[in-house]
Amino acid sequence: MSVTLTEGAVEALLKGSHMNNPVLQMLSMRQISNTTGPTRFRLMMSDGQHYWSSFLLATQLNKLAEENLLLPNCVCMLTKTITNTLADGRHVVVVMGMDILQSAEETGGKIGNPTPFNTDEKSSSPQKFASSTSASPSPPSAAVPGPSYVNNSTAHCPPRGRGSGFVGKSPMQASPMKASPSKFSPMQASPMKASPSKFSPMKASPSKFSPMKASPSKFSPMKASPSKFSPMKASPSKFSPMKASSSSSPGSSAKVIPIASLNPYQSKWTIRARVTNKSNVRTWSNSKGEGKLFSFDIVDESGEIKITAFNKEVDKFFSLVEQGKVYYISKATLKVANKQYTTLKNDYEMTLHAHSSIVPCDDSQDVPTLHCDFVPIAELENIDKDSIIDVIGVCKSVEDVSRITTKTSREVSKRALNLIDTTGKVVAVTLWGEEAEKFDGSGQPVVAIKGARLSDFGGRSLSALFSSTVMVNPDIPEAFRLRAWYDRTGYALHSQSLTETRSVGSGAKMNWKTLSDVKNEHMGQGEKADYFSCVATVLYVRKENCLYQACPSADCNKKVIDQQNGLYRCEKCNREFPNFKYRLLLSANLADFGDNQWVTCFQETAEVLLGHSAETLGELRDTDETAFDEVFQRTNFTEHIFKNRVKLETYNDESRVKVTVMEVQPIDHREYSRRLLSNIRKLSS
DNA sequence: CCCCCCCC
Repeated sequence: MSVTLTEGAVEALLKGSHMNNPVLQMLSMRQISNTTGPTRFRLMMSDGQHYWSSFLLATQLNKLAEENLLLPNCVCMLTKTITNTLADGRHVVVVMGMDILQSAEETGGKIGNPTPFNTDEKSSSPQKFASSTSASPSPPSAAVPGPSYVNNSTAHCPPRGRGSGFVGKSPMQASPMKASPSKFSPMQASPMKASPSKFSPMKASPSKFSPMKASPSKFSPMKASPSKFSPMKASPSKFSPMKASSSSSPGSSAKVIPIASLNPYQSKWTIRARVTNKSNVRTWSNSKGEGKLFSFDIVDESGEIKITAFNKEVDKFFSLVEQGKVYYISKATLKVANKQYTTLKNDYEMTLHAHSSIVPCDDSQDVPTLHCDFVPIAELENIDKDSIIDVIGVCKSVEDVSRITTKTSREVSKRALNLIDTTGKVVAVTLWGEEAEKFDGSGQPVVAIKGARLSDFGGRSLSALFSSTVMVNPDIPEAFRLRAWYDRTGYALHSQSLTETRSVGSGAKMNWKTLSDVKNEHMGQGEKADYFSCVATVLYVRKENCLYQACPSADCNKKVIDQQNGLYRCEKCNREFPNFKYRLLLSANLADFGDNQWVTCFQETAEVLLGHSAETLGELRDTDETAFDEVFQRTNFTEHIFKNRVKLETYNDESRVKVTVMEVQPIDHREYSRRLLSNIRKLSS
């Protein structure tokens, strides 16, 4: 087996040029002594031609060294790096991601005969990696200073306004300043390259949220309903030089960089981002001390990050930081995020300190509002419990708010909403606290939730967390699409909820019987009807006479008489109509392991069983008989939970038990297993 | 430096 080192990689990395996963050999490694913080490892890396010793292993990769995987002579692919220039001009390459391609043992020794890289050599090959520097007349980082610019943004940047079409992309690409992409491109800055799925603004194409068209002041301060969003119109390459240079941080010469490129190894930076979620001030008291804090999430075109302020910084920044607004932020401490607690897609989080700066930015139209990856509701069935997901749906119905007491004796308000999307599935989402109290479900709004937690209660349900952002009628394409879909067809859908309601899910009201039980126990032969539930297979659905022409008036389902003159007569309404509606009255033969039974399904249950509306079926029967037949063929041999009414009926001295299906539910195998398990536990305890 | 995320 052979590996090839990437010749020229040492030079390219030192210059900060973009390299696509260069392969280098690690020649030696030493531990840097430091009194505070984690151990640091410094590496000497070779590309076969040159070597250089100022490679610094990011602490999250320390385990590679500590577990003796990273040993002298091993060959590594550097998947994430960032080049920093120290005050004295020396370069340091921080290695933030690497794969060991070949162990030290396998490699056996030094590859090639590398010489120390001589920084003077760079002038001898200006073309080689110079695309990033040769054409750049002035350092793009020399951002236009001063807050005055920011405040005059509208006057200076009219093309960015609404109605200017898709101006974002091409002018930026055509910009002469583009010649120095390496200074700004999030790709170059590297985390994006290594994990595009996490950071790429392109990725979430159906859910790109985007430039705010409204002024931040229109943004609701309540996190439950920042109501102004607008479709993305600018290009994803927000951090082009043009953008960056025109977005200077007031009073700072540090360049505006994308959030995705932030890391603990750079200190001079400014980001420009929108607050998407701001917490209240909270106090804590534990063995380590006590204090107060608040945190907020921010987002820009490249990604998102959580920022926490403690104690004095709470006093300083709490009222300044507002939900939905955009700020320049600089001089905060980056640390590795504790994945246990964070739901944001960033390996790092930020802590404010005494010198941190947060300055409001008024020119914020192009800063996106949120990064969401909406999961279709039907998909939730296939996602693991406890996953944090983004969801959007029409709030089909809503519970009243109620107060509950937690296990720790705290009182809290809760309210459940039922969201439906175009998959036709419904899921219950619980809101808590103030969000539950203030939620207004009137008018069946579209509700989007970023960062809801999936629970397996009732099968599948969702819960809003402190870190969730709940948006009511967000101004985004997904919401418009859902609104249109719901108002046209969705509202009428006989939808199925992933969250089982008490009636089926808990088994509390269920009177489970086999079909032979029903007969043996003479069910339905008393004064009143009996009800039972069964799991059964449809042996046969009778397509003949399953549809009838019914009175078109809303509350009358009486069969009409075709007058053969284009009019239909309803005896009950004593009226003639020019039209009728189709209704279903379906006979089905159900079977379980021991018996079978003819049952009747009326409109609603028949529609669920056949999977089509009566209207569709009527039309199919009249236009496409094959397709009509197929609906019935497909229904045969399907298995469901049937909730039934059974009653003895007598006509002309002849009595027989009639079974009517009241409800058809899919068999939820997850719920079924859960019930089995809980029964087993009860038996064994 | 926190890390609460609840109930049926």
